[in-house]
Amino acid sequence: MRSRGDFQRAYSRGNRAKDERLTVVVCANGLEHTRLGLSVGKRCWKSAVRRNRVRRVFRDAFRLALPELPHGLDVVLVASTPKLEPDTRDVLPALVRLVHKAHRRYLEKLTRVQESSG
RNA sequence: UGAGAGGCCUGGGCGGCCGCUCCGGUUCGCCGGGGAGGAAAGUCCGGACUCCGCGGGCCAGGAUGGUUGCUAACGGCAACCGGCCGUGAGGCUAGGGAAAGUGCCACAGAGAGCAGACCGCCUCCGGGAGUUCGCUUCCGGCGGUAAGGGUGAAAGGGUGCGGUAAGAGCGCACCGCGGGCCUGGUGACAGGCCUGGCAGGGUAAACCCCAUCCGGAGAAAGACCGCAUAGGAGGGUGUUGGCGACGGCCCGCGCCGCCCUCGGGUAGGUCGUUCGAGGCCGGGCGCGAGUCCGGUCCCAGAGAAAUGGUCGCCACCCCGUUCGGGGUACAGAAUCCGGCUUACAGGGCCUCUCACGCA
RNA sequence: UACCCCGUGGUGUAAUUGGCAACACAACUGGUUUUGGUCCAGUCAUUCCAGGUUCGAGUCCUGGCGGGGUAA
Repeated sequence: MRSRGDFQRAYSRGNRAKDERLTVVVCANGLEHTRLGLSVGKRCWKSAVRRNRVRRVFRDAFRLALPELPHGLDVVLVASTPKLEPDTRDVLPALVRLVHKAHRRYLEKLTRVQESSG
């Protein structure tokens, strides 16, 4: 994801799931494929090297998890805790679990909206 | 051998699997190549580049401050000079002007800026006591004195000798200081000779004076393309006006409506964007910072922002000492260069000094 | 990316031209009180750090560190 609007749509309409390491925001994007957004602020690490490390681990976990994820979603990964030192083997299963959890909530919300409107 | 001084470099390596980005090729399957730093950092200076500004003057404001050089430029660097520190190698140094003017120097102290007499020392005068009648001592007074004590960060040259009632640049020698001349040096300055006879302390990172420099904004600069909407409505003001953004003022010049409110639009793309005051090698010149010539190389270019994840072996360090386990600095390009400053595990190299020992 | 501002006890603020770092609250100690409160007395500072100028620096200068803010 590379535009400001994509992120704002995910944050306003999407659903979240989090554990002690990362927060996942999920929202349908209307495309064939699933896209990744990363949000690692200075709140997490002041050092740019440490922030890059967190981003790269998240990015690679997303790459490895992509076959197990639903299609047509925007997935934003946010570093939950300050001073996070992530490991791919921990992040990968957590990422899959949280994405499915948030996606399930998202689908439930959509059906509720359709029932109330219809 | 020990203790130091100065400077420079490096800052993990190899491989497997899965990925990212850019360039080139492509039979569209892929293939080949490049891909973080010495500080990319802090944003403290200086430039390049881009746009804005109409020309000049005056006054502000800011910066720098030994000299000579280097440089595109600098508040940087080099060499040299002076001062202070160190046994030394070396280190530090905003280091112009205090007889252009103004301000300040608390407390202490007698006196702190047209200097000054608290204690002390000394002549003289008056009085008391002692006396071996030479004088000694005490008290008071008019004075002299900056040698000694004391205050202070600082007390109007320093040391010694002479001199004197006691003293004093009062005189002399040396040192310091001021002035003049000569020599050397591009210069800062250094050395020498003569002379004065010692005076107007400190502070300019207090105001200030002098010399030199400085137009403003910054890649979110700016250029082009595309798309969409609008090409407006209302009010106020009227040439003795307004605008020409960006410290103020003045003169000249140019333009003609200008200002306020409402309404409308804008978070797309391409370029700028990486070939440059560029790197490496060799040579010439220069003590050096550097510079010139020749050859050679192309060495990140993203844009919610790539340069990664994981595994194995080796190197180094620590725990342990049989197996094994853990760790490997500071730190991540964003228009680009030249510096400065700050951070940095470990490793390597060169030159020099002092002390001790041996030959 | 460019630029601006601020750092003083635990907290919030003062400090004249450079001359003994002050005040309030909090905390602690002691006293008063049967106890607590009130009140009284006392304690609590590397002025963010390192250099420099000066006789003397919270104040002036230089460099750093930390915090906050502004600009599409």
